[in-house]
Amino acid sequence: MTGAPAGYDPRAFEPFAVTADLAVLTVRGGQLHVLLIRRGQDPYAGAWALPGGFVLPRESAEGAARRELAEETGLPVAVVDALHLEQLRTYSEPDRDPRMRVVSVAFTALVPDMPEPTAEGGGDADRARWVPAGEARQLAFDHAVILADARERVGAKLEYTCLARAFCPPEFTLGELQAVYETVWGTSLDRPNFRRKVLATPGFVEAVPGAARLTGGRGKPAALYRPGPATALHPPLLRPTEGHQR
Amino acid sequence: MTGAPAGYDPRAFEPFAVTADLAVLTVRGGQLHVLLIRRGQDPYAGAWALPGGFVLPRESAEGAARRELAEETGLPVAVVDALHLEQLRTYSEPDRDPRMRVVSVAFTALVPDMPEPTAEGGGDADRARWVPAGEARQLAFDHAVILADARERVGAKLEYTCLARAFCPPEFTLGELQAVYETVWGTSLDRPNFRRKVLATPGFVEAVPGAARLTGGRGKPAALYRPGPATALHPPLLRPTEGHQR
DNA sequence: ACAAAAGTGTTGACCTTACACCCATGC
DNA sequence: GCATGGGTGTAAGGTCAACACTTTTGT
Repeated sequence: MTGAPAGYDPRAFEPFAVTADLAVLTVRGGQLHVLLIRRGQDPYAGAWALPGGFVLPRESAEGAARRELAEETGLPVAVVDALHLEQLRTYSEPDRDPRMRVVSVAFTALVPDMPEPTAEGGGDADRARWVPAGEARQLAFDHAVILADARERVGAKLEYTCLARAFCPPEFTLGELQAVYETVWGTSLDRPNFRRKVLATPGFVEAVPGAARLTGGRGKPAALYRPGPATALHPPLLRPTEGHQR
Repeated sequence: MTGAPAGYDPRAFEPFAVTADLAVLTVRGGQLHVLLIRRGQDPYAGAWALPGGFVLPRESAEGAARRELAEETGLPVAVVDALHLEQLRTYSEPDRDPRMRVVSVAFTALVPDMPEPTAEGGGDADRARWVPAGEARQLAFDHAVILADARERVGAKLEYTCLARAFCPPEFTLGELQAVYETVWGTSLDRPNFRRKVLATPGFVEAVPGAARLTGGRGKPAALYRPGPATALHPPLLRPTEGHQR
């Protein structure tokens, strides 16, 4: 905190703008999807970009992220406030925005599968779309890098945290939870072993007494579970044979 | 990236300042130490703070962190450039700095034990000191929070990355590496098992052929090792009985 | 000889893996 | 009946924690 520029006169030097950008991820039909916005103005007019926007003078970066997410998806503020939001990393390369110096604090948000955000609420919503994460290339600014970082981080965090629950609705089956792991990791897991590992971790999931749901129309109805109080996974649920031999 | 303030006129709105702050950690005599700077001016004049400073207009946050670290410790730029630097998190609460809106991108740097930075190089160095991390309270701004976050992150990363090597000199003994784990985690580990785990992870460490070093004057000389090419630890090296029962 | 630190061996408990098998539902 | 997805059982093999033991140095 030394070397303050020009004696702290707020207007004496070229200012920085600070934005909050979000990689909103969901699992949909066996594919990881990301929420993208079609840009309406230059730079990158017409290109797809991550949702986000400028941090206001009396707002934290996380506050800005939640506000922008609510504005651009039309989701109720109460829903957005309850979302799992996590700071990913800050992107500060001098030329990442051609207009001016913009530092972006990036967040990841994991949400359960939800309807397409078209014309639901806020004014921006009609330009928002869920896109399979693998098909999201050529994004505006450095957003493709942010998205890649988000995918990597989420994949790693599934191993040693209870994060996978954030992709599921309030009540979910173990099959749905397993599908989250398989989709994010791009692998397939042994169902009996997965089930045992999840149930053996105290506080990961709690059974909903008596409840069951048909999944996909066919097959035995599956028991429903709720998120439990645990946040970490000990021992971790490691991906199978991902380069490392065990 | 919507809602651009006032048509992007750089001087039309209250600007943000962006700083890079560092939690520089080292292991010294069985204790985790952090590099602190005595502040010379208000706010918090006379208080201890993490090293850091404003990001310049043509510089990334990481570039600023390295520059500030070199300035404030007097270390050669080549040494600072080679350091393990990792982005921790960005702190953006509106009132974290009483002067103006300051967003801080925090980094952690892990360094091997080195001499006290007094009067060695740059002009700030005489105000810098290594302080045991447990005794660093009452820091300026929200730096106590940043330091706590850094300690937590480093402790977690030791479990599943090769990060511990960053605390060691270029050639080190397995005893020194084990001391890093024990110091950061505040636990003691079984030496035979630790040794086996480290050696069983390909690329974690490489033996330096023929070399050995006396440690502490007494005892059998220990073989020396270099960092290997691996970056991740599969399987992880979990802390013993940290709340979780196995 | 003794203490101290490095390094090796061994054993039983535990966990993971792989796969066989049964259950409930829709068509 | 048969396909589909949920759920249980089990035996082989691997990993890990604990601790006994040997080696090499300084005093």
